[in-house]
Amino acid sequence: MKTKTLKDVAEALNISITTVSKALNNYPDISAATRKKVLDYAQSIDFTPNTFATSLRKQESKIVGIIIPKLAHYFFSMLLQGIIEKAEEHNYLVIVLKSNSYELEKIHIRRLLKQKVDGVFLSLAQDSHDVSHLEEIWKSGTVLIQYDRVSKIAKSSKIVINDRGAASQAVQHLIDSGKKKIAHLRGGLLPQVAIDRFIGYRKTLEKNGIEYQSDYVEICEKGNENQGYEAAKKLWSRHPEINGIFAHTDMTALGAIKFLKEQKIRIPDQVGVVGFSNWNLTALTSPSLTTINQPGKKMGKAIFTQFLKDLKALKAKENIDYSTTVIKTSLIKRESS
Amino acid sequence: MKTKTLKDVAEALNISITTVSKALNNYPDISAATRKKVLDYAQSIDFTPNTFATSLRKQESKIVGIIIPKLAHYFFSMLLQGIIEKAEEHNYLVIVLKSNSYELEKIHIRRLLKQKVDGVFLSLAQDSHDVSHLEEIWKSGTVLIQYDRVSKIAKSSKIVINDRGAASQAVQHLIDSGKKKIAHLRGGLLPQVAIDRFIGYRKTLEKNGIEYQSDYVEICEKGNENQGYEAAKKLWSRHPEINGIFAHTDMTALGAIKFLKEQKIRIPDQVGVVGFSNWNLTALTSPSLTTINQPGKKMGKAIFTQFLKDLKALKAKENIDYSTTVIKTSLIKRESS
DNA sequence: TTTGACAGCGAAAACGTTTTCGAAATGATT
DNA sequence: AATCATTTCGAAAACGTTTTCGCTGTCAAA
Repeated sequence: MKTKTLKDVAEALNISITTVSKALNNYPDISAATRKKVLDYAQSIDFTPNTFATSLRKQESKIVGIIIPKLAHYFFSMLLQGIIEKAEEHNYLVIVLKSNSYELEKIHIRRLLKQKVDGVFLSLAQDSHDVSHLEEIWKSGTVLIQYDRVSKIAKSSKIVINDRGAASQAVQHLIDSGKKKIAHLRGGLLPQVAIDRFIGYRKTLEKNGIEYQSDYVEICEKGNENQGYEAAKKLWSRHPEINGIFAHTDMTALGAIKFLKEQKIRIPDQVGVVGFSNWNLTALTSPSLTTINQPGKKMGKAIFTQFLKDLKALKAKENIDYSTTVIKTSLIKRESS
Repeated sequence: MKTKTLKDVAEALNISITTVSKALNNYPDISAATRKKVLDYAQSIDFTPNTFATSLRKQESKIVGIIIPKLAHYFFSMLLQGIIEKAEEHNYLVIVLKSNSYELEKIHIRRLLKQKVDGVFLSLAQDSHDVSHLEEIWKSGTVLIQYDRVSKIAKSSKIVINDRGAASQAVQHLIDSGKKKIAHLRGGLLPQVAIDRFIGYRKTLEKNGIEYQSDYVEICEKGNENQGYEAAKKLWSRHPEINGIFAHTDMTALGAIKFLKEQKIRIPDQVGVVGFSNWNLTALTSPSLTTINQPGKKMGKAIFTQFLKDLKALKAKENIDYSTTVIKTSLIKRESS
């Protein structure tokens, strides 16, 4: 089946290719009569302009690319869904790439720029130490939106949650329920989110007159269940007096809970546990998990909306005033605290 | 920043555009010396051919599109990840669209064909009753791969799991552990997977000399937790003698378990429960869930591999012999049975 | 010396659009 | 009748590749 072209339409109607193109693109110098004729015929033979040709000529693709750290992760899945839904509304397509390393991140960005996507949405990898690779993006006239793990120094709009405030809320909740010896399972040393959650933890302790002890903190860089389990094990060997845990992900929290259950430690009486993210099944674990709800879908939509705004400014050659949008989180109290 | 073109390279080296292009594409009629010169220079100015121009000329995009029913779903996330990883290896990009309705499915396919993707990967929507929209795909010379929820009549390669066998294994396991009165929470009436799982359930009962009772079956079309809860409630009001449940998804299984726990029914002593899919957190629920492991990532990789194969055949104008690949599942025994 | 083979290169067409610019036709104004 | 403005259209260039085909020049064989 040969694909239809402008030429086909033009020949059938005995007019020029130019006129057909103009009619389809609502140029003002085409009479209403011819316009209708063209539109009708184009419709009838199901003509749509070849995207490659259009893109080549217009130098834009109507495609955006997202680089996502994890796919099988409730928060990121929902975020992706938000972006895709919003993109659909505006007739954009979404290319998805996965990366959790600095090196891969660079390669992916190259690939996306080569594909001439109109926008790149990026959450930095754990080990992304510099941001020179981000410069290439706006140098090439592409819109960059950072989300979740952002770099404060890189020039772009950002969509984040208030990690510090959320952590603070989680810890305050533990304190309010009578726990004073609170451990923290934190993320790596580089990511801003891990830093912020840690600061929220520490400040909240101090605000409540509780002395911060570095010995109460374990690093769980990967944020998975196993690391949570091991971290809890280590903590208990040193400090069996701990009666609260604030974990930086739900998975580490569940790992810690697994250890506690094995040790016949009662949750939440002896130890209260709070996670972070609100995975869809955390309501069904036993005990069900108290956690911070991170509204992924909302965040995804915000990312795309911000992209449209920045793209418009870029096209109008205006100065983009990079904004930072903070998405509200909330504490969900369940059985583990 | 102006983008580099073949012309730039040609002028700098005082050779023709043709020669540059040929050198970059390993044509045999270019001397080793010139080839090296071109490659070196192209590398030095970081030249990569414009994708739009290449696509326009070659009529292929090096992009594939996947239409996926759900994103925040462990199995589908892993499947997507498998596809993306494999695609990356072969320098393809992946456009992701979400659809769980017939209408949306049609629109998405149109959109992908317009974008001239080289392949479309599709799992049919719940309510997709006819497959005429699939014909458009291969009419346009695009490779179609069906996965998970496939149509037996539509022409394309298919990647599926052995739903019938897996269901049979699950039910046999319940029977072997002494349960004879086994209910089934099934999916909708249309999807082939739901039909197959149901058949597996029924045949296994009969094979074991247990009479099939239509009254033991409840439809949970959406496959979510809530439907599982409600279905269990209905079943128990009619048949408190039931001592086994085979659910067509993990979520419905967990919903049913929630109801059973509320009724103080002991699991698995009084009632054994088996789910389907192996969500990543089902090992951490209480009781942890016995389920069928559906290897999503493996399936994703198989999808892409099959795509490459069919694409090659299509390009060579060979007859494609559509194949059906069955991915092996396995039963994971945990506390709920 | 002629012929042929072959290696190495380039001109030009093609892919299908969009957009600039000018031409033609019509009607209105002096 | 001459000029001007306006409406409607089309020719042609441009976007950046890939690929066909033919053109040179060289060298070996006859």
